Amino acid sequence: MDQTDFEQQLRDAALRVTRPRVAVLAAVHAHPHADTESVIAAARALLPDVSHQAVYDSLHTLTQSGLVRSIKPAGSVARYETRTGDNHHHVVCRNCGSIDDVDCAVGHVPCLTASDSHGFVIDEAEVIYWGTCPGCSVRT
Amino acid sequence: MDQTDFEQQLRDAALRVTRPRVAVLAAVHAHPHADTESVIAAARALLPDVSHQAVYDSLHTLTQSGLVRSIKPAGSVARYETRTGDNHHHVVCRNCGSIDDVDCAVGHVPCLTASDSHGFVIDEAEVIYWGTCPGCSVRT
DNA sequence: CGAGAAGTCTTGACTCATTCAAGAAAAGTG
DNA sequence: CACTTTTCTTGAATGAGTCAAGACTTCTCG
Repeated sequence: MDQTDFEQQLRDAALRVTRPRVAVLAAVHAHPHADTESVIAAARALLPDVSHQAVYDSLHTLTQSGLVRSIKPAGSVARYETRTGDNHHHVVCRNCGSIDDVDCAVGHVPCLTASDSHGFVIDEAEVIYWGTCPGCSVRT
Repeated sequence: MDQTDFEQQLRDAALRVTRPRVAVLAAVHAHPHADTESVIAAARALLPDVSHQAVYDSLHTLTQSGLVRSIKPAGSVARYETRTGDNHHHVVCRNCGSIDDVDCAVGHVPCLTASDSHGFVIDEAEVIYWGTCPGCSVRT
């Protein structure tokens, strides 16, 4: 995954290839589950003068195009990742807030079937597991 | 469910019985999935001079005691409900933000088993189904 | 290759849900 | 009923995220 790949991803998504977008995409790819502030910092490592606004815009655009996915566990700010489209979920530590990926428990695309959807047309199931991470468990 | 019941619930949870708490509990019970502002409004219908701060405090306390549960779908403010402890989940309309309850799809307490928890000790699985509500589907 | 249109970025101000803090008031205890 | 502790009121502060206007790129097409 180098810069050329990210540019290609943008083109494939019919998005304009701009420096901020490439930097944001690379930043999110390099720091999965990072919050916006971290993404801004990481993006600035590649492109020192990006404005936070450009990063917010890019994140929104990339999210809409499905190149990045955003998650917002309660009590946390928005976080982003580039692993999309594979129906994986997250474990969040109640203590330190760290996040890890988990593949879906019950086979594939499982939770997508609610027992009674009240007439809602469901297109995605988002699962967040709450618990305590290994590090925090030890220091209890 | 009248005022006495709410007071009893507070006592059972070893919480002090105060007017604001009773009002908040009643308000949340009467308006499931209401956001904080609505809860404040509903609580003031019962107790005109509650401060918003008291409502926030009460909601936190009640949440910690398990009498109410808070949910925060991405893009929405905090919402509260009194239906707790039965492992049910939510459908959220991407368009209008309305929320409905759904019982868990795969049997009972299903999603609690992540395939690989990375050493996390999981105590709760929170599922949010995203889709379009009946009303918004029609007006497409 | 160069100009034009459309889409993006920069800058800077602003919103608003939620939190913080200090003193006043009420709840439970004996 | 007085005491201790918890909770509430008031009012200000925080901060992630948004809005807006103008300057600047990117892509397209001649």
